[in-house]
Amino acid sequence: MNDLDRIDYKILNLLQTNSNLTTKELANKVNLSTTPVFERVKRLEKNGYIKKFVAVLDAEKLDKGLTVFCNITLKQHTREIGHKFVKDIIAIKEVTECYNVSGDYDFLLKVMVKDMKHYQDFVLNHLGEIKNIGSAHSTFVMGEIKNTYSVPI
Amino acid sequence: MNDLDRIDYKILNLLQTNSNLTTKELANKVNLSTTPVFERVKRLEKNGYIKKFVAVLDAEKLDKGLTVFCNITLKQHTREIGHKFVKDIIAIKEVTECYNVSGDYDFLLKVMVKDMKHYQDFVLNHLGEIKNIGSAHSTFVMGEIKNTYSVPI
DNA sequence: TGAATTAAAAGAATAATATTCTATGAACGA
DNA sequence: TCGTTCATAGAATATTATTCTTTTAATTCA
Repeated sequence: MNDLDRIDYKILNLLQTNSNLTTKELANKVNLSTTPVFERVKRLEKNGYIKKFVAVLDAEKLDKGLTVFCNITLKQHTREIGHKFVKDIIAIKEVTECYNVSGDYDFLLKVMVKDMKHYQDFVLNHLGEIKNIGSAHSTFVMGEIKNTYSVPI
Repeated sequence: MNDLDRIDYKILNLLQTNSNLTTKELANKVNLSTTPVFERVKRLEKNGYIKKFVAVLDAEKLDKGLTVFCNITLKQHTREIGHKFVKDIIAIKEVTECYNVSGDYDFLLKVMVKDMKHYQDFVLNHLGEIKNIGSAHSTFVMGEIKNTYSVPI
């Protein structure tokens, strides 16, 4: 399954920091010629180690400067209600991440909005519309200390 | 500040989903020729709307399949202790995100590790080494419902 | 309203890079 | 030792990025 060597890991680490590196630049950094590097990257994509390439945007500049972690419990835990909740959540643009979690709550949502007024709107008009939510507890991000956008390898 | 038109937003949305699109492909999707699209992307980078381009890796395949949200309080809240904590946290590879948050805890960490054994190791050998941690409360991710890797625009 | 000015876009030309192809050399097993 | 396999290097080609020039559209101001 995981048949990667040290060079593959180095390539992955470089690309998850900056995917604008050319094959030639990558090749220099791992001390190979362009061909093997090109083939390694293609193989890493094909085998699913690289899921996709994306642009990372500046949330602040795009008026989504407020991040809130929203902990949610469901009233009941039947399969139907769970599925319905998941379906509804996926449809809400402001929810950028959603996890089924252990502990006091059932789901943890990461929500990105412009400001507190918009978060209020999110809670009232989006969460409020979803049935079977038992409770919602919001944790507001005051400062971002670290955000790697990467997998620690 | 934010002087983007509808086409800029469309380009940003396309690129934060797939930055492998060529200028020509982007141009087709927004009904322009390659030149203005090329210039728009460069402008979006230059003005900071696009922070960087990265590869998104598959955590599971890279043996980092366990994600844990770790809530932390500090024993004291002096500036020195806070700075020291931040410095220590940034140095820990497994902590992929860290936020200063409101509520019962001071910091929220997203931690990515292989499995529970490695998380135990993280708590004992990494968190355990950091001074002035008052309490740590772990929330384990059992399932990923949604993960957009993008800003909702 | 209409000419002048500016900004944005199109199209063509060039430069750089990605991608493919062929050949070389090392590692391994018979 | 010989033949086989594999990864790499180097060269050739195809695509794409990037720049330059021209055209169009929009805006401003008389």
